[in-house]
Amino acid sequence: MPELPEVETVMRGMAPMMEGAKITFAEAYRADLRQPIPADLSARMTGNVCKHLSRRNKYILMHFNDGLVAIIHLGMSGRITLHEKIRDMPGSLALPGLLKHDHIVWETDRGRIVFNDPRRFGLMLFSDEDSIDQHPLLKDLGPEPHSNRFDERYLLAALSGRRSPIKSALLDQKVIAGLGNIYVCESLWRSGISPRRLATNVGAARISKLVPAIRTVISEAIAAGGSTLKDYAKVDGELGYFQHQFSVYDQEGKLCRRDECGGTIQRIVQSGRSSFFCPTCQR
DNA sequence: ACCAGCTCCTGCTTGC
DNA sequence: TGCAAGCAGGAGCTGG
Repeated sequence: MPELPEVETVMRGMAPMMEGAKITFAEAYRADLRQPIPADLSARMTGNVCKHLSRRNKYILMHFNDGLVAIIHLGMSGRITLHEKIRDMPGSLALPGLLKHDHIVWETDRGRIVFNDPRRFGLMLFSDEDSIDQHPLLKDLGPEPHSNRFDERYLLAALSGRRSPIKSALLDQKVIAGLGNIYVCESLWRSGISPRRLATNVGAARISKLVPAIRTVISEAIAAGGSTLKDYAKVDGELGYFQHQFSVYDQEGKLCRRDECGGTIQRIVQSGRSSFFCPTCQR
């Protein structure tokens, strides 16, 4: 599923239940996802108190009182759902059993959190608060779209010399963190840049449109609760609805929405991934 | 040092 | 209706 807006939505949805909650039960029901699930998951998490949650790139970070940090990535199909404990129900939680592809379960005094991932491209690892920035998965990431580090000067420098199409460059999490196929397509449409243009040839004038376009797309998608195509849902099962605001993604054959453009949205394949764009107004 | 392509996995959609 | 091929939001690895 998930690009930055979806992961941010999931993290925000988890926070009210998780922050300040004591883990009373933690169990993995398979040995690995993309990477092995820590064998000491239950030992290190049970009894631990979650201080707060944060997000870096497409990773959700669970910070615990004792300095433990759990890193969660949802891959393509990962989904986290919350199941609130029913009040006045003594003893164990009154909740249904596990569903297919429920891989990790946490329980707190407030309810149950379940990580479900059919395609198993997700991951869950442990790190430490002291060295979290140096974790191999995090240390080389580019800036967050809304951070001060991400501006026109930075992006121009990051793209200069890159001979790959701008589409591919923006998918590189070392250039900018958090974008995936959907929001790259949308950002390029908003800034009038062809996905086929070589990154190094985007130039300052187009960069000055691209940077705010990326910020706006991401903000609007977060405000809409992310985009639901197939797998993605918020932690309460509700769907995101940014997919109704797509200008180009999955809009092949439709009329370009830009005023007075008149072009037709095309789909091409770039490095094995679909790119959607308007050949008339994206140059 | 790039960069395009392949790969992991399941399941939904499409086309014959 | 049934079946197989194609495709999917990610990203690490390989080999050119």
